[in-house]
Amino acid sequence: MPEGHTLHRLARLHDARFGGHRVRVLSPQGRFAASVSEVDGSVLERAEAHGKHLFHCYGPGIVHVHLGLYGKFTEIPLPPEQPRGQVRMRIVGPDCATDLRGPTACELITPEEVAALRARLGPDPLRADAEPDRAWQRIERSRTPIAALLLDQKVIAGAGNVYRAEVLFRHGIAPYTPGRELGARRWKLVWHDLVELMAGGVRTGRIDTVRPEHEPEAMGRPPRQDRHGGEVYVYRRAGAPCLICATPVVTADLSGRNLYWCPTCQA
DNA sequence: GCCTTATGTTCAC
DNA sequence: TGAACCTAAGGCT
Repeated sequence: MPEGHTLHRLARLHDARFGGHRVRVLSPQGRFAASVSEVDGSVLERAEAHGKHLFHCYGPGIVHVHLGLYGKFTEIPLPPEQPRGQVRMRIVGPDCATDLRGPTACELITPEEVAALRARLGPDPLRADAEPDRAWQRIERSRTPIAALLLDQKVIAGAGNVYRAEVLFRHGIAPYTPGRELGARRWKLVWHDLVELMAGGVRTGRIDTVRPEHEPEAMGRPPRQDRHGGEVYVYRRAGAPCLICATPVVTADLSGRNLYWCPTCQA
């Protein structure tokens, strides 16, 4: 389940597995079937990600994938068997294959459409070409809570609910702080922290945000692994004691998404 | 087995 | 603001 690091990891994986190779691109069923098969049999030139969007670039066009909440790529053994269940896209390369299920988007688009889509996205902490000042320009004149701004993909692309909760905790920022009250200095620190945290996510495939000195072992507690695979301070830990001050972590609904924070450390 | 929930986005009202 | 999208895992009975 995908925040930006997942998509960058997939881009890297697909580049390694299929890049430079002629591949079969099949759409066994579903609403995405038609357009994607137009690249069937062409060379996957490269794969790249911007925020939570993944792009497979072929000569005839670009396959744009957004995993949404449920989407998932799974590796399948060769030779591929008949797909079981709803497979939205299958890519078969010379020595490996993958099935895509449950995406929000899987469509063939033009380079111009890619450019238009990317123009609507904020800077991505995982991209070398990111300009964090573009995010700051929006944040510094917004009354919207910083917690909401961090999930707004027009402001910053790729951070999701886990990274939002965790980066705010790591910087002791109260989630309802209006963007305009954050301060440029603090923003810079948050941005650089996201760059490092998310790069770690690309390396490991998990979201780990707990500093070594706060790890359970260092604090004399039994080791712990959270449901999403990594280890975190507050995400989905409502009611549990804060790893630093033991205050129960609280949760609230912020525009339809669950927000978690420590009311003491993030006062 | 059934129910709830989820690391997300878009559209209708 | 709420529903729809549509999948898998976890918790419960």
